[in-house]
Amino acid sequence: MSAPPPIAPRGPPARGGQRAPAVAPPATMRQAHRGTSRLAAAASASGSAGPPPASSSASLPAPASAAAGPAEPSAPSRAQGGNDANSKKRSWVSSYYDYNLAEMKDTRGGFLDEDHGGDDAADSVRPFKKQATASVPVLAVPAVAGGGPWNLPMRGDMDVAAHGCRDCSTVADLDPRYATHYDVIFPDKYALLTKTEVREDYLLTEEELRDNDRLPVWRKPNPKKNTYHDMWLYLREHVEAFAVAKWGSLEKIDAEIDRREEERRAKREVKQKKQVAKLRQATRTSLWRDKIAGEAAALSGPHVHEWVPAEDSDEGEGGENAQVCRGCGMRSEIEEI
Amino acid sequence: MSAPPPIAPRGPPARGGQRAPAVAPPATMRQAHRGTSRLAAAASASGSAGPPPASSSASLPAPASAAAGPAEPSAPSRAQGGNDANSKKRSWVSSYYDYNLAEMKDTRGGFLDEDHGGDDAADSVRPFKKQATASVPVLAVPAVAGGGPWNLPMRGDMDVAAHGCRDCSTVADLDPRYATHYDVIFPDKYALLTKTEVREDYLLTEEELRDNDRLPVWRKPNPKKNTYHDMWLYLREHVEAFAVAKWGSLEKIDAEIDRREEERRAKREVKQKKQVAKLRQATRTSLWRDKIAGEAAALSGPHVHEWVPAEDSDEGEGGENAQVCRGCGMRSEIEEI
DNA sequence: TCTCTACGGTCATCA
DNA sequence: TCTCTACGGTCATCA
Repeated sequence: MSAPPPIAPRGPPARGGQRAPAVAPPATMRQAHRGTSRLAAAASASGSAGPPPASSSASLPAPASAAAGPAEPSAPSRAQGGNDANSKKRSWVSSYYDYNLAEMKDTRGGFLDEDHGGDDAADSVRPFKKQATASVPVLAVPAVAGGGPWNLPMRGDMDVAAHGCRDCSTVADLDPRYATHYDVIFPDKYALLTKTEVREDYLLTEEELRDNDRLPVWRKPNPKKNTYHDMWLYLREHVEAFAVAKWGSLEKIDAEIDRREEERRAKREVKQKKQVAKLRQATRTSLWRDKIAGEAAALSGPHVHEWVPAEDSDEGEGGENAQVCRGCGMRSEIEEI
Repeated sequence: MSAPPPIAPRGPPARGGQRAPAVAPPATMRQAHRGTSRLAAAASASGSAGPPPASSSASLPAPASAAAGPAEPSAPSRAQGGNDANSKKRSWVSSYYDYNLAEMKDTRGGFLDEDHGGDDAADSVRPFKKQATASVPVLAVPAVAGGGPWNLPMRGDMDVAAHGCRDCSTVADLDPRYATHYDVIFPDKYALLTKTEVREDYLLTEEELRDNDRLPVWRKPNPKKNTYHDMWLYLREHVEAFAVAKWGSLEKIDAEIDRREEERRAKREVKQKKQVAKLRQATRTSLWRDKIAGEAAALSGPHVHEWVPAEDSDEGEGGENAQVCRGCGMRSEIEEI
């Protein structure tokens, strides 16, 4: 829809940015989730433009031309107390390993329709044993005559040579749980992420995710129900390179995620407080409190709830499912059986 | 894009809705702005569905089949103290009277391109003197052979007979300032509203405004600059009928506008408070305040600024452009030459 | 092991 | 006397 955004200039590192000296608390799940691929490290070292202007999706990455060294084992660089409750949602569980690069093709943003009619072998999760036992197992790409669209997802420095995998020696940054499922070596950077995950964990926009020249996509039948919209899968390495170029670093993304979460929380709180205040007000002005509550307190001591439907309860069909005590504001949710 | 929404059933008046008995404060500008056309009165009396569900643009109006009596002179029905500062923005000034129904045509949502190349007579504001002196002045519609698309904007009960105007006797609800500009009778319900006005004053959505089978539109060259996007003009009577069917009544729209404004205001306040608190905090924790400020105050009385780069300053290229005094928080912006 | 659309608010931008 | 697009957040809905 829009013209491809300009390539971000690859300037020298901005200022001698020693921040907090990494007091090394345990890495958050989120950080661990993303892994520490060498590409990300290279990209984040190659110059941060500072937090991008909020209303501009301008400076998008060319695939980082990483003259990559070996990946660091697992040095957490984030000296920030992670809120674990929040981070747990973005755990390893959400990564997809069910893919086969040989099948990957550029869908041209979906204009080339895929056939997911009969090919049900691609739909189910299966271990990579078959490929793994080959000599250049998981990442081998069959040499396609003429280099058709099948090669597109793997181009530039992401390119995987047709006769081998450049990462065969890189075994460090693996999903630790991976080996429990498959007996194959599989760097996390090749994990697949759903569109929803990429939006939430890397803060990429719909528009960016639609640009499948930059961010190749693999569309698969929706695992929830095959009549649903296709699932869109992205390669973590692509996503990470893009996101780091957009946001500066993974840490900055984390910070932004935290900021938004906090904003959400504050908004909820304000709303709730307002509601309680309103309730109190209604209670205070009603005769009920002066009379009944007074008597009840005098007679029986402990507070007696008086339940009324919560304001946000959907009173449509199926009956109310939340109630609030007029006196103390306590909330009670009733599950439907 | 979307299928036309279902027609709202025209039920009996809901409940005996005597609200506040119209203590008759001065009508707000907003209310006055919209006028009190008989169509609006008929529609608002014909049954309110309550406040519409926020996420549904479902129950849209068929043009009200008004068996209209003479319009009320100017009885304000809203017993609510209007906030004038807010309402002033939606004043008579924003109404367009520069139109000629004979020229109006259905653009089919813009797919039929209009020629606004040479026809510059239609672009400029001009009095209706010419038409006004005719026997059936402003609202006369020339009989088009075959009834081409030119008739479409005026259909159903909005239809204006080719040989006369049903409102010629209705002179009550006029823009009071109208007579100062034109010596012609012109009911306010035929005023034209820009798309932006309709969105803001009647809370219709882009999607609704795009459905030009329901809401005929007259596109004109943009008066700000003719290379800009066309201005979209709607007939107030259409808009009002639609909006009343959507929201229940004009009063409810006003209430919703007020609610949103208040929400906006509260948000601004919270944000500002937070910012001030942050600034205070930064000041309090720094040693500077205790030492230097104390000395300075003791020595020289007046405050001495200590400039530091503002946090929101874009520190990327071009150098900082904003500074803030650590002591008093005063901000200074430096223009690049 | 999901995705889409609509809504509302807020901008900057350009048309 | 203006309009558009993009963004972010939040839903319900359906696919």
